[in-house]
Amino acid sequence: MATGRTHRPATRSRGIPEATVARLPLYLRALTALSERSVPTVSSEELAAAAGVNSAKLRKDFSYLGSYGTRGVGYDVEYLVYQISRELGLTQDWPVVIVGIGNLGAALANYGGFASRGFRVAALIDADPAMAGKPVAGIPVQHTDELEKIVQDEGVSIGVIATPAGAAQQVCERLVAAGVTSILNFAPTVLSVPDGVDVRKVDLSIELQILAFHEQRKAGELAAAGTAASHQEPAVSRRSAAVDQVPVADQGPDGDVPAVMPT
Amino acid sequence: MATGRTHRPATRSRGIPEATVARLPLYLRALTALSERSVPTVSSEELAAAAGVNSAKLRKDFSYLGSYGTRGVGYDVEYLVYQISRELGLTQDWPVVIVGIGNLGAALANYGGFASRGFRVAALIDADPAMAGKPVAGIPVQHTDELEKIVQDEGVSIGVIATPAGAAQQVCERLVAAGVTSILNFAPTVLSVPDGVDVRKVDLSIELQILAFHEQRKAGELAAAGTAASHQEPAVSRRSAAVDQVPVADQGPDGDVPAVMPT
DNA sequence: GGGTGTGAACATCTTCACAGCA
DNA sequence: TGCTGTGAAGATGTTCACACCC
Repeated sequence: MATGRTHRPATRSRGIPEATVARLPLYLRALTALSERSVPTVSSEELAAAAGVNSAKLRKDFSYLGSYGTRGVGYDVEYLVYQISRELGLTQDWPVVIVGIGNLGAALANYGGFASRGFRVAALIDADPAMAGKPVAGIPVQHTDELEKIVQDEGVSIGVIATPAGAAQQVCERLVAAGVTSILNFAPTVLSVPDGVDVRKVDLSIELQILAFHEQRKAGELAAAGTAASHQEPAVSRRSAAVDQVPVADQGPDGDVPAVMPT
Repeated sequence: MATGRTHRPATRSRGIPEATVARLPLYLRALTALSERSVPTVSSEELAAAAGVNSAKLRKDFSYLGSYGTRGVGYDVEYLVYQISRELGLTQDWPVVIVGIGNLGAALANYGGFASRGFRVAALIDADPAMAGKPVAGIPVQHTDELEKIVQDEGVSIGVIATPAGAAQQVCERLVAAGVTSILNFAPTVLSVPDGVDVRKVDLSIELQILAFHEQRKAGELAAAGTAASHQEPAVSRRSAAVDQVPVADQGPDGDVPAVMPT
């Protein structure tokens, strides 16, 4: 089945493009800042600048949510904050568990951006018995043995994996079996999950590699244009170039994740 | 040809699509794993599975690099590793500095994925004098005062910002002024940079928010389709749904970033 | 005038399907 | 026969430009 896109949008509001969804948090952040400064309204131009996108894109994005602006005036900040929050599902409480409390897991546990957006760190889980009971960010670390119980008791549907690559798939399977349906994966591995489970991944080194690609390109612009791109002086003067990459952060094609056996 | 009107995007001379560039690190990771298992050749189908994409996409991606495969056989693993590495610019050494050695900065400093791909942590920098000299991941932390000197002496062109949001823009400006032309930003702020400087960003809470959106959608499928989406039982049975988000990780040009106050 | 909302043009990305080569 | 490489179709995303309303 993998029905794919044979879905029927009961109401047309269900057709928000992925690219738009991915930008909503950006708008929300900018709006929250405006809200804290008690700015009552904002134009698409201003908000777009604050969010780092262009205004046409922003207006188009908002048009998918409905008509929340006022022509000639702009958008009501508070109202928009509410609408976007609701659309993203942030008006409800999302208990999350973080598995793998190394440096990264600890950083995530301490990250303030979660709590302020409806995410509550329900538990920290680590395989190391020595960690058990040790508080991180004020929350005692629990042993992996408790994973299933925690997920079920707390009604956790979102799990964060910050384990080493080797442990990620197994942790993922246990999370899913216990009821988790969304996973944020920091381990450098492709996770295979059943249909209906969302995976997003963040790979720190991938981002750096993309930067390196463009960096190399900038340097290459000065000399070689063909194939010989082997040497480059790091201290090259900065050349102008359009800045506009975008992508990455995908996982899970839509139907067929085979038995991957990664690192 | 070019684009006779507005300014020309970065996708020029060499013409590898951004989406493809963003996947090259994925392929590289999968290939490296195969290489370590001494697998000599691999088909597009197998490699695609290991990288978590579909084979048509992979073949198309590789076609932009050149014809490195053999019909009826597949791709030579070692050769592909080399070609992709070269394309990404990973055959050279990239000294990077990490600014902001909190939990996250420490996690980055310890992250093994860097060194193995040509990235060398040239220095760790923090504004806290108490951190100065303290070793993290075997590297002594240096004070922000040294920033310019370090960047110049080491020929650093890639900087990683892991400071609180409030400090990010200033750090960014100092990095750029000192010669950095690529920045990986973990602070939840839009950085404004001059032309020619690349910024990629990773926002942990954004990824979670995107997951929350889809999570809410799954739950909503069961009952309400209209506006009332306030209550939901977290322990909903998993329903099948198309899993296929994608994007995010852009950072626009546009200057003018208001004084965003972090969380 | 000012600024939203949006159809239509354009650009990019993905998938299909098959020609062509080992 | 098996699998790559790729033109062409299709889907998604972005930008333009202007109607329309405050």
